[in-house]
Amino acid sequence: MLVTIKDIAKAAGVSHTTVSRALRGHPAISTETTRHIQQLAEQMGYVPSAVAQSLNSRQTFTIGMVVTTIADPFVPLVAEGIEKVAQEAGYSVFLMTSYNDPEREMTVVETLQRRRVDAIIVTASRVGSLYGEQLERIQVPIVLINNQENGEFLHSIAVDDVQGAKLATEHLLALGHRRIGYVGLLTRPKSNAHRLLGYQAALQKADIPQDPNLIFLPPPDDDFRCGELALSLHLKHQATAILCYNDITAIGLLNTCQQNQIAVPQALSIIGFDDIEAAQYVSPPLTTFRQPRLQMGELAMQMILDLLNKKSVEDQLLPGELIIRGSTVQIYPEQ
Amino acid sequence: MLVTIKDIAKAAGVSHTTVSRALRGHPAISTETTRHIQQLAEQMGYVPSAVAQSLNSRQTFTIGMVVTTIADPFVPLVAEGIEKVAQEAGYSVFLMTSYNDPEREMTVVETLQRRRVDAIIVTASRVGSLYGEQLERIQVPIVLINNQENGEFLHSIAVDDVQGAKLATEHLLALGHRRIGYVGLLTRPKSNAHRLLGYQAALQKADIPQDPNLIFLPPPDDDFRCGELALSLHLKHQATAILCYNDITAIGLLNTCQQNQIAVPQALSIIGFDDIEAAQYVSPPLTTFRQPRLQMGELAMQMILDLLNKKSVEDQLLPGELIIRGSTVQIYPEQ
DNA sequence: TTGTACGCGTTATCAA
DNA sequence: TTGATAACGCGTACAA
Repeated sequence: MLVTIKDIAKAAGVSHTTVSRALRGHPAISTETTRHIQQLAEQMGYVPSAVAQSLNSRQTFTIGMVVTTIADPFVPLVAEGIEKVAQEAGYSVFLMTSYNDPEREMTVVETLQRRRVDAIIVTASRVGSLYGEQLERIQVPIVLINNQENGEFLHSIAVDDVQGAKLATEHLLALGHRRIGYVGLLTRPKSNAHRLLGYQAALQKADIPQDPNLIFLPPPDDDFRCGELALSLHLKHQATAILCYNDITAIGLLNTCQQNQIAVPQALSIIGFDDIEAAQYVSPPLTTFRQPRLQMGELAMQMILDLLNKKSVEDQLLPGELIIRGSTVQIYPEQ
Repeated sequence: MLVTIKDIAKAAGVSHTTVSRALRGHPAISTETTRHIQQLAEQMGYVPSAVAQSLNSRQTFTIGMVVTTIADPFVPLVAEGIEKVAQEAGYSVFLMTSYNDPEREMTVVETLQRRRVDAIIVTASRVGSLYGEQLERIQVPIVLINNQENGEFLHSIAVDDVQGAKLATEHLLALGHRRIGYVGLLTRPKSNAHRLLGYQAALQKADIPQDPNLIFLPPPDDDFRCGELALSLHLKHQATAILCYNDITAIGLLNTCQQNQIAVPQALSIIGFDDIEAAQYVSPPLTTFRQPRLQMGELAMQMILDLLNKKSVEDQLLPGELIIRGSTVQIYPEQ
């Protein structure tokens, strides 16, 4: 059996109360007995039970980190940021996977509540209205990453999608492109709308008339396939550059280009979004809008800590950074 | 305040014992009161406290998943497998990051113990002797992924490194290569030794004399840089094919080749290990030895469940699969 | 069929 | 300076 404070009390010939105090350096206990008891605890291999402490204090010092899947290339670095800050603050992180499956989502919410987590961070999920409501019912602070939503307990850390798409589009414009395509993703309606907005804003500012043919919203499929389908923007509608919803889509497009002997970036410039690891490894390396994923995780957890300490917090819209690599280039004059 | 069984008891005019029983469908409680109480619990939004249950039963239904960093491309899919099986079995997963830092490792072990996790899975860590000892002290089942080690509580799921390297080398031999290099990684002494063994076994079987110059163990650095350095095997020692410790190393080598105008695979065949996501996206796509990462996670968690149910388990050495893509090719006759 | 009493390991209150 | 007692929320032996 595991050693408890009672065991130590027996061994020391004092009450378990004294042990509890001594171990936490309570000033009322004499230096001598404190030292003695701490030494004894060490010897006996005592480790306090967080379970008992939690029951007593109604705080578990745990948080729930909900992701659609940890295998999504966007997620791991965010998770690392969360876990790091949590660990330093004495919190532990439950990893919960929802798979964007309503049934699983309900299970997750229920589990979070049973576990009595002190707070929740939701990453890269579409938080539907029902799901969000269920989450709020738990009555603990919730931070949404890249998913603004309103509610008493809901807060958010998000990257500025509009700015990102605008920056990317302006980069293409500066390179002389005029027929710029956009490939969206219907599975992410909110971010998609924002990025589309940024794209359109940049075009408008440059007085480029918008061509609906250059906006492509592939039927829901995996992100990579969506990129493959987007080639039609180039083949059928003469796009000389394409802004993709995310890097996976961009890489999907890139691969299709290679299979079809379309030179990137000479014949077609491609730009992604996110800056996942793979973006730097493909060839040509992908120009993309970087989301500060590690920082987003850190900030989210920091926000949780502030909320738990009753500090006031404000939703954050973070800037990202355009990373220019080899997949975009000055348009060729003859085109 | 949260609803407890006592609240329900008061509302129903029965004892909390009856409530406890009714909620779990205890046969001794009349169908009528059971129904009534369950309905009441539902209405009042009752969710049992896992904390209290854990204290009572000395089981938390949690496991600790220890990784060096979740951002390692090898880890996420393993984690997904673990979490999935855990979730289905009613277990929750603590994500704990050790960063291969001895100090953090101690913190992690201490936290695991305080949290009273029922079991532990350690992924992609070098489990040093001290660390392993500390882990065993917790006295709960431990499954090591890709890291065999001996001990009363230690079990393992691992991929057959020897077979993997052998398969990869044989593939190169079958393509006509005779000067085949190996790039190892000193930060992973055990796997490295095994893969080197497989490589050597294949050469020996083919009666190729071994050239120590073709075995390169770069000074500890990040995996990608190690790959960059490995180019010397080709430039200085005329390797026509190189087997890399892992995909990151292989991709590092691939990139350096591109920068140095060395055509892959025409001038140099490259083969990786792991089959991380990026492997399929680089160009040429990487030939590599696939580790069944999702399955490894699932099996690890399944093994934990078996151990917790006192079933006997056996360490598993899993086969992997050679994935032939574009980075390896028949050697050119003129070479 | 239901209720009483106790214990899980810890902390807090009050008294000595 | 220390100890007895209760409480956190739940499950279980035993009694009714």
